[in-house]
Amino acid sequence: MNRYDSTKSEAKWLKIWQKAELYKTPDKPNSKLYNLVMFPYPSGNLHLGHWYNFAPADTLARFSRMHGKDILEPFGFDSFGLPAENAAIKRGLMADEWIDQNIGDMTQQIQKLGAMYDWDKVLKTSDPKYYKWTQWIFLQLFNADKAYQQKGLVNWCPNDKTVLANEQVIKGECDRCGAKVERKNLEQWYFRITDYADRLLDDLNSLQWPKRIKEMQRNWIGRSEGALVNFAIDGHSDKLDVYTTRLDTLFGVTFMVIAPEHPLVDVITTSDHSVEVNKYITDAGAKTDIDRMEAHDKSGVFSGAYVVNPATHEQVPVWVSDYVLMGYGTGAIMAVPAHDERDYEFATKYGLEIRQVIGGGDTQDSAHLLTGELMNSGEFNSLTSEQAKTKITKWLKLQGLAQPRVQYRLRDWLISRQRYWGTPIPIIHCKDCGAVAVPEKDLPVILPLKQEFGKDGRSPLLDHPDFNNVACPKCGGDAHRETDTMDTFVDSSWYFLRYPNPHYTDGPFDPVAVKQWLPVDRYIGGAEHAVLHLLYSRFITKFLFDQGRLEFNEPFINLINQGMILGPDGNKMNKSKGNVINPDDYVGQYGADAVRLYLMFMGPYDEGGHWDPKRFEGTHRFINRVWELILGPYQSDNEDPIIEAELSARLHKTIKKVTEDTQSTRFNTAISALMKFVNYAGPLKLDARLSLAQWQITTTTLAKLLAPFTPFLAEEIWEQLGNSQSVHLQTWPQYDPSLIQDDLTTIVIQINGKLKAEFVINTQDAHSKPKLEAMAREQMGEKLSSLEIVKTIAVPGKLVNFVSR
RNA sequence: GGGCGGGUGGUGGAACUGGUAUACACGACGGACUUAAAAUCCGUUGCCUUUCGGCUUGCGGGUUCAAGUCCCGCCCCGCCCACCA
Repeated sequence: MNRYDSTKSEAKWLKIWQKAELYKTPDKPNSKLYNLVMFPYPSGNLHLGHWYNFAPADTLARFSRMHGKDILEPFGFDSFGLPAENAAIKRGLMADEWIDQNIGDMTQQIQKLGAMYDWDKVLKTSDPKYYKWTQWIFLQLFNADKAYQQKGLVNWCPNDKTVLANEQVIKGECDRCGAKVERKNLEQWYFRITDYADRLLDDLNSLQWPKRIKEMQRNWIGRSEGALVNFAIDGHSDKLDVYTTRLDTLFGVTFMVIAPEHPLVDVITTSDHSVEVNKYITDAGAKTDIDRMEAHDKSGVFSGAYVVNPATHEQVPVWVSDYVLMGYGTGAIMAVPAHDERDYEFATKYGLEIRQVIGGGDTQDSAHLLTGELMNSGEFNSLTSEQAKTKITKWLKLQGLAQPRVQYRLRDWLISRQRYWGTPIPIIHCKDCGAVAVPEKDLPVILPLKQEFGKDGRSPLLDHPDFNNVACPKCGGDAHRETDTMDTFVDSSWYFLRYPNPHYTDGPFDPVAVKQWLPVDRYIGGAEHAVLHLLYSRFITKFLFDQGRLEFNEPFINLINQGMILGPDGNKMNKSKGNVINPDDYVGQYGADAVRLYLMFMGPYDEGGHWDPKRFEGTHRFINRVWELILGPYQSDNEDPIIEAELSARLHKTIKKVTEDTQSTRFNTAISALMKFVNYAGPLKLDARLSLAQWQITTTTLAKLLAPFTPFLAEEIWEQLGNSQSVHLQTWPQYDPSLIQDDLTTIVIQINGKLKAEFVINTQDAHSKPKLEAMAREQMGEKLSSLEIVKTIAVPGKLVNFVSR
């Protein structure tokens, strides 16, 4: 017998499967299951991380298929975005050529995995047939007043030369290139995702998602309940509004702080302070966000203005400081140094009063942050913080000085980008009519493919007269197109709706096919999209639901997060560290099945791990051992029903374990159960005591159990066993509970909880405590008589514990 | 600072509702086969101890007949968020 030749076998089955259309999506699913992975960016080469996402996802799809599910398992490319544009600038190529080349290369690579992807359903977001509908969705938002243009402070990446959404700024740095993000005052396009904040928050409860992802979204949405309070500014008609969640500390307000960008700064600053204040504002404006964060020391200047504390009627000074953020709340705060760390630090530095109004702690060395009983608060003294919050809000409300308010950290989604390679925003700017939607019949607004980049990567769209100069759709007058393109996260916020029928031309998605397949039953991908793609997709789905276009308002019912796959040195794979593993090297030598199996065997799927080439050998050996076991020489001349029964019991236990573990994505233990069984069956087979019938049941069952984990190997074995129909069309084996019952049970004997001995008993007797105790006493014999036994505990089916003094 | 995970042999990791800790795999060591090596196969492998035996799930307490698992207090690591009022 030859050894298993993965290269030959995998190439052979890829051809046969394709020809037989084995993985074609059923047209009319009875019991549907939409099994989806997050589509990749076509960067040019497939990464081991992609495999770690795709391979186990495909195993789950195969597993479900064998359970009778009709599967939709599509694949595609998120093909707009900066790398293509940068490659085009650098190499003088066309962006779309670069993309198509990469898609070709990656498709070849990904096909080797042998996943059940239906290649008739491939889509790419940079295809005009696709982005036509991204534009169409934009227009629906625009018409519903959920897309709008506004001038304001935005995050600007000086390296990528574009604005970024808040979600794309990580610790003050550009998510993509790591450059320090600057603040600019620009007119940009936004989607009103904040209108959906409550629903995005509440509906998380209904989703079967990992806890940590839900928590991340909750934190990102950042709902808080408090009140808006109006402070009268001394000598002005304007009020200074602040947002607070601690109205119970109102009597402790000893100063106010407003952000340098606050519009009232100019109004209230007194002439004797204007020089200082202006200088401070200029300095703050020059700082990047990250500079501001790194300046541990708080700084600020007094504006010269005072407001009146409505509780104490005292005048409190207004300071200007950049520790107050313009983007959250009202851009101004009431400072309570006794009970807020930041205010405490500021007050200490500038010698401002610290007045304690909550008991149960002191404010000698630091702020007292806990809630408690009020003090120094007039008629509200001795109320608890909770009671006081309600009462003080009510009291101020009666005077027209406060309203309860819910505040979110989530901001509207900034979707315009000053880049070329993206979906054009379908808007025409007319000097008379303003921003006008491109009529639906004129979609798509085609992105010109012939590009000449200007100096410094200036977008070709800006210098493209044919694209730029158009007639206003409303008045016919001279107008120009919007030259910004959309954030690529808009492209990916709805792609899963198009997969069921990506060739549909009458709308973004085929309503019939969507009804058949959506929502996504199982979505598998990395945690890096927790507040990006996953939040945006939920928002777009809810919007389309509200528009009556969808019958569900959550796109992904069940989310599975894989962990991160690291290099052999335990670090994140990185070209500069030289620890990048190219899956092709291993696939070529050992086969796709071996790589797939190792990735799943390595450890818990949600924890990831590092690629260890040595350990990888183990799964490769296992594949060879399976081949040898099933197809190696077999003979039987001494059949033994007892041995056969034992084999049968082991087999059914293995079915149970593999089934349950795979269902709950514990692939590593499922595979270890398979290994254990193969280790057990190997020597047994050579014993020659198994009938051919029994052995055939074993081998066919094992081939089926292996099918989702090693699809090529299982198919090859299946054929060698004489079957003509694919193993992947077989039904998953069922275990027989009666066969799993053992006749004998091992009972452990403990003395004071420590293992001393064990004995074997008939299973039906193992549940009788007296019998267990008697057997244990007999077994221990004299050893017990020397001890003073004060208590005996018998646990049915488990153990007997003698407690001695 | 906040949130969420973790801490088990030389290594990756098993252990169901408290009930035989270290499954499975890697590595290491010994052996078989071979002129030799690779591959393969067999055996040993938590630690201490010559034996008897004792000890062991980050540390310290507690509950229990029995704790990796439950409770209290600490230490350490990873990820995410972070001047959010």
